[in-house]
Amino acid sequence: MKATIYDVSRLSGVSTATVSRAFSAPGQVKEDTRRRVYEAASALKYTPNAIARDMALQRSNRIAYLICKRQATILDEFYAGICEGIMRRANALNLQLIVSTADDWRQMAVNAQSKQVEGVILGGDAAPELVSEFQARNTFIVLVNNRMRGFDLPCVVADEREGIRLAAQRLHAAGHRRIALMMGGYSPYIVGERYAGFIEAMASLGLPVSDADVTMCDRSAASAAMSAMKLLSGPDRPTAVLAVSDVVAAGVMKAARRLGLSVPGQLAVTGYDDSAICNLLEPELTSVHVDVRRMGETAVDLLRQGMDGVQTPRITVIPTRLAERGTV
Amino acid sequence: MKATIYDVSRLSGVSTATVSRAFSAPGQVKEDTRRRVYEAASALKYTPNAIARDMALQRSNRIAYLICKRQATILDEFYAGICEGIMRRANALNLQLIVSTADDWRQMAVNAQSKQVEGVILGGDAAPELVSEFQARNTFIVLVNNRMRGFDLPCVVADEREGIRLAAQRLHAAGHRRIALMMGGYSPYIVGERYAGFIEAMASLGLPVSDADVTMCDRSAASAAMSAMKLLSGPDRPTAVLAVSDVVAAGVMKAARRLGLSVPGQLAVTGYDDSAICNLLEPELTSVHVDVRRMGETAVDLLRQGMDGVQTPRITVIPTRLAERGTV
DNA sequence: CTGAAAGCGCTAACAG
DNA sequence: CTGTTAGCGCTTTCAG
Repeated sequence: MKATIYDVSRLSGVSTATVSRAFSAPGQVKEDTRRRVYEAASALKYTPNAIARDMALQRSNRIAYLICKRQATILDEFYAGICEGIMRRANALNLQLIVSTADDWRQMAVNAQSKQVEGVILGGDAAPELVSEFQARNTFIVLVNNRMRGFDLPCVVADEREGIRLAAQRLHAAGHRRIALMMGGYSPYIVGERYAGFIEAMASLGLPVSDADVTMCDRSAASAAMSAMKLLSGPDRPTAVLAVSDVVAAGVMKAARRLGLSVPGQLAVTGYDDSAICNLLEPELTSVHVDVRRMGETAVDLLRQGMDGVQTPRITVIPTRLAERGTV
Repeated sequence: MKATIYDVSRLSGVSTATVSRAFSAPGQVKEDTRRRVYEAASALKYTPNAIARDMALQRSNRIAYLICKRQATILDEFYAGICEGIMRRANALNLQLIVSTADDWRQMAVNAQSKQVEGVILGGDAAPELVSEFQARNTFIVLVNNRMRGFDLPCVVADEREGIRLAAQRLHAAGHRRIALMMGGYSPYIVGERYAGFIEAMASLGLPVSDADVTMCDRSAASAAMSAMKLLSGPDRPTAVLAVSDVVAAGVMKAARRLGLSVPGQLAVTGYDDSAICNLLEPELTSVHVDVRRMGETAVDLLRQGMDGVQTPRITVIPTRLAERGTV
């Protein structure tokens, strides 16, 4: 059997209270006593039992990260990056982390065990009912990569508009005047921001934006390639396309190849997310970089603070930058 | 305050023992009583406290998934896939999951809290000391994507040799006789298996393998492209390359493009992992598919069984198959 | 089928 | 600075 605080207490000749203090508030114990406690502990290979502690302290130190999207798979590169940041920070802060999707969560929520979470990070397009549910249960909430009107929740988002602006500026600097926007099927928030960013950027560059030049497509490369074929086939085609994800950009590059358009010579393209594929494409893809890891870490920090009753900023914006490669 | 079992007991007029049974062993409680308990519970919005239960039951239900690799980042597409399988299953089985890297783990291991895990899944190239440490602590272990001689541990691996053989056969069927092997810097186990698979496959196809045709490179596309340039520049070059990862394959395709070699016309190439990039390359990459999700799920199942004292198979092999696309 | 009572390992007053 | 003591919420014999 594992050693308990009683064993240590007995062996070191002090009370369990002192043993407890020696571990969780070393400052309150006389140097000498503490040493004796530690010795006894290591002799017994004693390790404090986190469960008992949580029980006594009446807290769970458990948080959840729920990815809110329809897709079957919970981890694509983007959310995996956020997840990584969250995991790291959670580990560092000694928080238990449960990772799941909003859908799976509802399934197992019937099961009591789940409810022990003290805080939850909602990634992506969260349903209002989900939010209300957590609020009703007094669970602290942080939104990542999303904002919701009607709810006063702390959220951490990337500087989408800046990201788009950077890409547009780069394209403009390279001499492009006819820039198309291609958007994949992302969440309303993301699409909204990026679209707005595009309009803003084009305006400030003094460039016109023709409706024909902004197109929506699926988030798959194949779908993007199809749309791009249409967009680029005409005689009077845009000379650059600002794609709203790397996958869409890859689709555009496919289309360009099929049409015999050289990149970046006859067509410039920028991606978004700066994902692993950027280096695999030929030429390599210039893309907007967002520090997803940091978004995750920040979310956990906000959650921690919120759970501790500390006032937190309502919205935290993570800067974006342009990772320049060979497609513009 | 949250309702406890006492509140339910009081409201429903039965003892706490009965309330407890009503939830965890409904069969032992008379229908009628049970209904009363449930009513009281829902009226009070009572949810069993998992922490208290674990405390009473003397178990933590906590497992860990440690990714063992040197890279800074814990989640690449491959390990994220495994991780996803693990998370899903862990959630379903009501297991708390801690995800981290071997390195990070050692850092925080000083910290008591960590040690509560009852089982651990080691992904990739685990250090023997790590294993011994867990063994000493009586923590059940399952290996994923790795096997270790000298330790008798359950492990789940993909059928690497079969995967390689499938690729080689496909290449052979397409008429290729001079097939090169390009390996990235993976773990000893993976490199060993895939290399062995290649040798086996070539032999059974009656094809010679020249030492000059098997090359090692970094796991980056850039490095692979460099090596491929060398390999493909000579007059007497291989007509096909079997790459041991999709990233390496992407590098090969880059090299081919630079050398003006058309794919698959003048050069066929196959990848490994069937990752997201396969569809983004042009032409799309034929690649060996491994069901990483299932590997993760299986690992959790084995762990669960092992923790429950059930005998488990020592090695579980997950089948692989070839996802055919346009590069051969 | 149900109840009483004794823990599970740790912490937090409250005294000394 | 240290010890005593009373829980934290749930499970589980052991009786009834």
